[in-house]
Amino acid sequence: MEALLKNHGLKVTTHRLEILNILNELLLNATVKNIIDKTNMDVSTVYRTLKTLEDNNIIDKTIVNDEVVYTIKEEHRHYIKCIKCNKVTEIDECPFDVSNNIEGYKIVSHSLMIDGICDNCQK
Amino acid sequence: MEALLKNHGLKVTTHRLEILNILNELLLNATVKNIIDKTNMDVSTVYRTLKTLEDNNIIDKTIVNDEVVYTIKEEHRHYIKCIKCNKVTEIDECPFDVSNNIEGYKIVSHSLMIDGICDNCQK
DNA sequence: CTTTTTGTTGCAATAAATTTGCATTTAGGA
DNA sequence: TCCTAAATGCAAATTTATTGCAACAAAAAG
Repeated sequence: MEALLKNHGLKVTTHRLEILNILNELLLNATVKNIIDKTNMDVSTVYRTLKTLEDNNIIDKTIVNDEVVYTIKEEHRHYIKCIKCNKVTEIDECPFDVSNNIEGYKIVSHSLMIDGICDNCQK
Repeated sequence: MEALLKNHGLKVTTHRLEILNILNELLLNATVKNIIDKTNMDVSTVYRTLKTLEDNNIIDKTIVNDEVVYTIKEEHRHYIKCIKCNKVTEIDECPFDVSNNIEGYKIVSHSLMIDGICDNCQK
């Protein structure tokens, strides 16, 4: 975690490490609300820290279950969501053709959200 | 648009059609703020309408340029974002291996966000 | 190790975004 | 056309997010 911050030229502070650890723990449940509940630091610090981490491409802001969620950026993230029960699950395999190039870009990472219907809801 | 609503068992109202048309027009710029600016309907109606459309899987909530954006659900959506200048562009080709199946799910649609560095920022 | 510089944090106040209750109106079926 | 359930506007309440500034902490400089 410390390296993450240093690599991006950010000061290593207790609060930044704390936020990163909380994200790591909450995973797909890391809404602002849940983050604030987990810590004693001031709300404004939570917002400012998230913004800093986001601006420095250390964390990602995504929508999970119609809520804004913060996650630590990783090479791959793949989720599938059942459009009936709205449950989101992380999937292991990467169904993305990594060999594919996008004109005009050097690809760094990607994330994928798949909509489907789970076995349970197909009944 | 009208069919979209009917197919989902929703009443066809002027405001719902208006919101859908606005989304169609604003595309990746359809933040709540921009939607509100485009219309005369009450703010609460905007929120309620978006929620209804979202709950009925007619529209999607996603993050574009670190902002929450609403889009009409379509089979595919693929974006690439430059992590330097943060510009988001829609891409045409689908780099997703459609033949791939996910255990326990029937795939309906998917969206992909690719992070990369654009030619301009590579210099 | 101490000093200096620069950036971070808490606090309180503000501002902005979102939700709610209720009276009124509208869509769509009877 | 009438009736009923659902949608809407309005005003108020609530929740979320932002800001300025003084105190504080981290990293760099001496």
